[in-house]
Amino acid sequence: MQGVKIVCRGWAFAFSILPDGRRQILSFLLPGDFASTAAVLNERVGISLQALTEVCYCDYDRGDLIDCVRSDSKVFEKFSELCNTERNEANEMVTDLGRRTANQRVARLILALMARLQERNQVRDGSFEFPLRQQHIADATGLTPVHVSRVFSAFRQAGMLAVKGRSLTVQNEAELQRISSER
Amino acid sequence: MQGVKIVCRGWAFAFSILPDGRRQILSFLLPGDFASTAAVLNERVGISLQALTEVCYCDYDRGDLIDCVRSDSKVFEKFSELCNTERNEANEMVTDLGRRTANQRVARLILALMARLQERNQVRDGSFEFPLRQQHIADATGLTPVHVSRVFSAFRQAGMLAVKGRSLTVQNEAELQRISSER
DNA sequence: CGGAAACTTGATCGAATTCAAATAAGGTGG
DNA sequence: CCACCTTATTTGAATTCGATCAAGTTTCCG
Repeated sequence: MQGVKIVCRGWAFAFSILPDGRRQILSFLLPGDFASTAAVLNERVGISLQALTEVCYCDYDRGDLIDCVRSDSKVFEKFSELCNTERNEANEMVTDLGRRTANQRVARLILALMARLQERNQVRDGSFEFPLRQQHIADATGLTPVHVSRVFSAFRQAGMLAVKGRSLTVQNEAELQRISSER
Repeated sequence: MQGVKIVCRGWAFAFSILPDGRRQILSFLLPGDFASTAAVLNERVGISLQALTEVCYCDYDRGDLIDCVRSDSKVFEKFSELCNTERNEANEMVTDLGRRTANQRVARLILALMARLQERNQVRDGSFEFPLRQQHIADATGLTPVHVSRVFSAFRQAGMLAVKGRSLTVQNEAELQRISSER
């Protein structure tokens, strides 16, 4: 029987795949994330997972986790919080894809990832590990890789961010924020 | 303290609102639906609810529900299933908005609603109550009302569906299915 | 050094938006 | 039941954002 996985180190992502082979990335998994909270509650999930970097994960027995969640109210509370966060992220994603421009989607993705890494103390002077290829960004934002390249070029040229190897530096967070939330 | 609501009769929808006032509909609530399972787990949810028709709902105490979910393993199982369904729907929505055309999004929305109503035995010969304005469809599919009108016109003209008053009839489900899943 | 994958850039195309106006549908008070 | 008013829907024309197509470049590695 399949257990529930929690990422300890490295990046991964969850995605769904379309009949024609294109894919939609549903979420990125950073160290400490459940490989979907849904996996705890239900054995079968209709999505696929893929590693972005070398990943180290822990594998727990689903039954044990459920017992743990049900018996300890502190754990239940924490787990609920986690579900809620995931849910909010999904809602944010729907709103981004439904109602925001390419620039906004890319800006928001970068800021969201930075915020999550910040919580994990993995950002130094606006710089953080960034193992995504532009294809991944395209699949997460519902754009084409070509257009992602153009957006990145524009952001770079405007001095908002810089990419070097597998690391990204946000040079002008305020401006990215502004773009994210302009109407 | 705010309780958890379950729709007994009528339609409602959950949505988020953008700084400029546009909105993104996140889900439709049909009779029997929780007003978001998330509301059970966490008191605060960052989304708004609005009724589409006259709605009748039951209001439960959150603490009671949590106790019930935690103490009874059958209930826990059912609740987990519900969370999972919601989650899958959100994922489907992300995929639709990120990767599918206007025609596909509209076709899929109609089919998804029909399927949910079918489970509730509220479809007769392809016809069912349909209280949505085109604005709602637009807000759910990330389109403009104008474009929704065009898509509907095309579907109607192709004999796939018919709208009369607050009721919709799917006349050619197979064709809608085909459009939904064409590459 | 060579080859493959990733990224960039330009030109063109197309789906959906925007703007604007006309028509239809619904609901209300007389 | 009808005239009137408001809210929805339809339709057309012009525009725009992002996609697609097609070469280049760069980067990364063995």
